[in-house]
Amino acid sequence: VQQPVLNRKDLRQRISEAGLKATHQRIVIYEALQQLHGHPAAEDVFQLLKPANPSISLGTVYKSLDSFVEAGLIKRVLSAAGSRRYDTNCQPHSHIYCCNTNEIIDFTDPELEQLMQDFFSRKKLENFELASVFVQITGKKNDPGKDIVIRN
Amino acid sequence: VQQPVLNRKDLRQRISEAGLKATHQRIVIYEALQQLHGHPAAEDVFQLLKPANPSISLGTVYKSLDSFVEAGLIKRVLSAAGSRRYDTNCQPHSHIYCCNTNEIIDFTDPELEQLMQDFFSRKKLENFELASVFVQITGKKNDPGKDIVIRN
DNA sequence: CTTGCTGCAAAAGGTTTGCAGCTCC
DNA sequence: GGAGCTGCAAACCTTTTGCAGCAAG
Repeated sequence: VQQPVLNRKDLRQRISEAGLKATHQRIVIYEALQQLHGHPAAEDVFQLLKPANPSISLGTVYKSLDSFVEAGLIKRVLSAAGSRRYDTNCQPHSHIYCCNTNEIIDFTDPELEQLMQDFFSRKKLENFELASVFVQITGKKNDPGKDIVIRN
Repeated sequence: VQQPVLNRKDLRQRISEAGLKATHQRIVIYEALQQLHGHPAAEDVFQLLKPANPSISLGTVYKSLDSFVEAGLIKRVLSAAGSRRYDTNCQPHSHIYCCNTNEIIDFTDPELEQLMQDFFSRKKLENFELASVFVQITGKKNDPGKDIVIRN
């Protein structure tokens, strides 16, 4: 986790500034996104919130996450299995997908981002409006309990 | 399309050599994959085959495609929307997703593949067994009827 | 007060499963 | 003849939808 964890007051403000109503549900949904690692699915968020918010509904979680994505507060990413997962990190970065744990791990490497940017500013795709370029790394952790360590 | 289009006799052999029974259904399913462009979904294959093969079932298409993937004959890829699509091109290459047409277009660029290979042979990920690295390009065709042209 | 959001429940994809019968080898 | 595959239908899982009522601004 490299970005600041926001408290409820800041979350309320952030959601408001994005043009959305800062409802209690949305605040706790965003809070859950910050707490869950490995890029949670809507269901993961729902399961985390249900004990403390018994009346929250899965549909609301889906709708709120959609609203956040549309407002640019979070990003939607796909797991290698095709399910939708959510990412509070809006900085350019790549993802490592672990087939063992089904986790999606952030891989932030300025050198790689630079490499991609250089390549695609040189290579012109005609008849195509480029929206995004990212690198997807797939494999599996040897020890699922431990983190991945990057060495240059 | 950069790889040879196989006729039924060759397909039969290819499927057999992969350790699978060369049934009529599998042969026509593979044939359909070769004919369809933009990386078809199981449903696309089914729709193409149904007129000439009225008794074929969608379940068989799913199972055959899975068998092909497991045997290494084809690859499974995800559309930007998360649905499963199939690719007969097993050479290393990247994909361009068009959000307008939902097509997946092959982007084969030796320079890019080399760049990726160099980068990841240098960058070591400890506690992680790397399976694949690929670049995902997203955007939209300006004229959906025309192809994308790549200029260096 | 009014717009936008929530909860519910039903529906909609897309994919998988179980199994009896059929085909390929 | 036997293992493996097919067709069918039901089940499954994830996501979307419609709508009446509620809460935020």
